Amino acid sequence: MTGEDGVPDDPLSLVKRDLGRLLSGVLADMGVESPAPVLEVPDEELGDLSLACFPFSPALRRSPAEIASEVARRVGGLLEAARGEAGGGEGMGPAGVTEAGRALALVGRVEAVGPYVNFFLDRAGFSSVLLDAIVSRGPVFWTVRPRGHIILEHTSANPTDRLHVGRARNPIIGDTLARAARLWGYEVETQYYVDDMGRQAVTLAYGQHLWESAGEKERERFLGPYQYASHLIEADGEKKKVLEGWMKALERREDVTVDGVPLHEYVGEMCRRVMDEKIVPALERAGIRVDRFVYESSFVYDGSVERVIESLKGLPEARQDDNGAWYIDMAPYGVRGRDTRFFFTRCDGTSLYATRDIAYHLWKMERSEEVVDVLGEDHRLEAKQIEVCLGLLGCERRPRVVFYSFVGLPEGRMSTRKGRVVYFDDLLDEAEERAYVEVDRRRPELPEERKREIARQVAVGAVRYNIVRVQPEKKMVFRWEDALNFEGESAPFVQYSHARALSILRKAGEELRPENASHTAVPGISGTELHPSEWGLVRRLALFPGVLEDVVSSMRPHLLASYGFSLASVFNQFYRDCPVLSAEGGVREMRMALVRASALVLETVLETLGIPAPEEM
RNA sequence: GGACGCGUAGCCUAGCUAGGAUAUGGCGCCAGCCUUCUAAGCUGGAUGUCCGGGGUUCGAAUCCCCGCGCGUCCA
Repeated sequence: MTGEDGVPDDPLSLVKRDLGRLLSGVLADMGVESPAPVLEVPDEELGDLSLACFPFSPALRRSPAEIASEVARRVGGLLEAARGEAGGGEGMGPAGVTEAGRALALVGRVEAVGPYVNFFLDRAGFSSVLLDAIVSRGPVFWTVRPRGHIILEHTSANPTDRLHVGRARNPIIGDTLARAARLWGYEVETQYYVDDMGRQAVTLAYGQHLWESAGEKERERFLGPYQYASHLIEADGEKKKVLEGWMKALERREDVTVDGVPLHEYVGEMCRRVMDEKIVPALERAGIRVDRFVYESSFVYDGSVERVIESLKGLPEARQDDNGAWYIDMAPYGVRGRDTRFFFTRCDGTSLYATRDIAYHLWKMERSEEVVDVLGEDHRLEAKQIEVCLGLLGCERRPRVVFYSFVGLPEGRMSTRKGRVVYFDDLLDEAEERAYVEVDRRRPELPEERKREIARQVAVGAVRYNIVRVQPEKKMVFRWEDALNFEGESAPFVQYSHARALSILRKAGEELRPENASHTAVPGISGTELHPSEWGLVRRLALFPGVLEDVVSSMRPHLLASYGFSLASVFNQFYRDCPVLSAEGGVREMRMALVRASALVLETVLETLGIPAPEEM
């Protein structure tokens, strides 16, 4: 059940909610109506939740330290009362905490330290409630509520050739966000916008046309039709004119045929072929499935681009250049530069890329409650232009845009033309080979097929993790040694912890699949039995819902990567300090629950990052 | 020229939207830990003008202003 204020009902959120209300009351009694108290999660040795009292100092005209001690004193008394009502917090299941105020029984101790009020959870009581929630409800140990429909566009790379590592950042960010949003309750449709009308698409098609009649020697010199055409156009003015002719014909929808096929069909077919043969397979290898491919030309052929142009022309802001091209001056909307005009038609009246993108965005807006775009930083201006135009056209909503910076190579920007490029599928190949060497070294006894499978899982994980772990807007320099790092802050580190957890469950004779597991109640835990490493792990597990919410609401996928790493890290410490199988009685049961809960959450985090979670490695 | 983004130890990076307790981790480096659930692991150590300078504040990596560097864009 989700709280009436929309707060998820996982144990930590409930404690925060109830403690927050209690604090508001206490502060009101002391004479503070605002600001509202903000509870933070501090460093572990300081406490489990804390309140900084600086903000209340001006209203009360007392020092923060004085306020902190008074708050601590008052709250301490109230908590004692709450504990009494809850019967000492023993034997309370998740349902018990859901009732308003009951979660307060899980707060064990309050302490003022200088200007801070630090709260310590009742470790045994909280652990028991949390583990019971995870083991009985699964890794999604809060009530998911439907949050609406999102169309999330990602990748949308020009269909000219294989994806290179620079562009690969896009699908990895986009797919992770899509998975996270789904877990948080959104219905998500991912879309890839295929530019089959632009210069690159026409160049590709023209290249294919020439390729058919090219000699053996010619073909050997070039990577493919696109590179072949690019080269010829640069060298041969006549060919360049032909290409320009094709582009005009395509935009004006003229009745032209190539090799007996209408031009737009020919170009579309070439794009589709590149998508099917080069781009989709690479995405699939990395665990990325796109729900829908939307072809740019469809908005031209269904007339919606024309309608956008007519609407824009009708705006009081629309102007016409001497040559006949239409534009809107973006200067009033904060655009600065050499030329602040946004042209939405050429001089011959045909549309431009951004014009068609406006039609696409209107289409997306009609079909969803939220639109998210993952775009390269080169699209910043265009995104701004689209946003302004959507507003002028009376559309109230705006796309949520996640920009990412390019991935460079140590020797400079990636450039297909200069041959300075690393392809995404080559990276996956290389990662797989390296991973195989590692698997073979550690687990020589495994069957060949199994070793290959684990190597594939490790490789995909390592590549995805390495890219998603960095904040999208930061530029990255691609280095093989980082991309293929299997130690420290990396996917294999997290996968390894997960495999260790499963290994314990396996040896204990438990079913690995959570749906088959016996849901034995988590035994009551007495305070003295909790090892600091056990508590560290419980505390980290409890943070998961908050992290997921943060990832989705702020569209920052890297937070999930660092959470996964931190969870794996505390699990490894627990693994070192607390033997599970050799423990006895209630301690063993509690540790088994902790292992199971960790395995479930680690698996879920990995899955949300699109990283496979092998059962052994 | 202008706008936007980024700048945190030798390298990479968290924290910045909502300013607070000794700035988070990783790689690399140094010293240790496998008769006990997988050492892709764990423990300890060394390493910082948080790009520079002003300002606001009791308090600034975080907010504001001015610079510098890198990146991206301006039919």
